[in-house]
Amino acid sequence: MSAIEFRDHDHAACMRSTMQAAEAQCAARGLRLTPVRRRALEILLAEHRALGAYGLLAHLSAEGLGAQPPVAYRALDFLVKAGLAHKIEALNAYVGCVHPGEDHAPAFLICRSCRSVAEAETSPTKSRLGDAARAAGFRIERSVVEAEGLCPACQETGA
Amino acid sequence: MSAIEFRDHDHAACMRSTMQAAEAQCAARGLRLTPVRRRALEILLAEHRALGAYGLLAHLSAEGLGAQPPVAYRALDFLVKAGLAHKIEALNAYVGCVHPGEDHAPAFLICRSCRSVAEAETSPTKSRLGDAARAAGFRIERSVVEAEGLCPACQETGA
DNA sequence: AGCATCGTTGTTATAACATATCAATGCCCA
DNA sequence: TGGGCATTGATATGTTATAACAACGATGCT
Repeated sequence: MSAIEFRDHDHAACMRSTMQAAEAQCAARGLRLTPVRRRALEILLAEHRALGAYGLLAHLSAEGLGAQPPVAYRALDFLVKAGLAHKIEALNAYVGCVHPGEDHAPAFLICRSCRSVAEAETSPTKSRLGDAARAAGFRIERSVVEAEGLCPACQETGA
Repeated sequence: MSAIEFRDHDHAACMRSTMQAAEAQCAARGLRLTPVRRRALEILLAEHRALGAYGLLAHLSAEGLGAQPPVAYRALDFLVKAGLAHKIEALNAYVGCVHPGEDHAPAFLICRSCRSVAEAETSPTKSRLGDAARAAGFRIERSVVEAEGLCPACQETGA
């Protein structure tokens, strides 16, 4: 629960529309959003913050959807590859993507206290890192941009 | 071995000068660069690419400097906190810092093939992510900026 | 319908990364 | 010379992730 994109919003509506977008994506691209994968995405979106693979697994297994690590990791691999979820490298954890479909190079603001995550866009090629890469002849394939700190809510509560 | 900052350079001289800088840093700040810590830093610098904690441990234990994981993790903690090494979150691995002393917000170019790492500077507050953070009222404490791809050498060899 | 194919799921086992805890040592300084 | 504190040694365990293979199931072809 807690702050999504660090502001209040209609959680249920947000989840519904994101799930619809995810289904549309999968349909359009011939990907199979199977029950486990679908439920995994719902769990991530409902949580709306970084959740570890084993945390996800706990939810899934409580619902009889598989009890072993590979179940969770496979679902996460699928979702990440499909652009429906992202891995937060700094936490070894995962978040559902709130605007799937866009071809992203996402950047994240991660609250170290409540683990809520906000997603922004980057353009790796335009940054100073992009300049450095060009100068060095380095070809960027994937970028990880994550900022850790305190979200507004946790700043207030002095966490 | 292999590409440092993706170009040839005098490895031995580079290591020597970096070690001197590290010692100066520690002396100036009252930090103790003990044998294990010193050797750990030398190993990271000699490697000049991302090395896992257990990879470092293998080197250390081969030299009789401790055989258990905490040895490596403690040395790494010290080096990272002192700004003498950095953790590459995308690889769960570590690199020696080639220009210690500067108060950094480092960014990395990481070759997925040879794991060599080049270090650049960022200014988190100036990026688009910084804009997003300000807009959201988020307070950034630490940033992780990593780009994975292929270094010039590995592009040539078709890796 | 029969059946080949391929992606997905179930399951076991293990690899890789990381930390908690407590005892022992050694350094600094009053 | 002894108290305090950082460091090291050692055992155990926790957490994250993947390899490998068998079984299932949907799809498409004839």
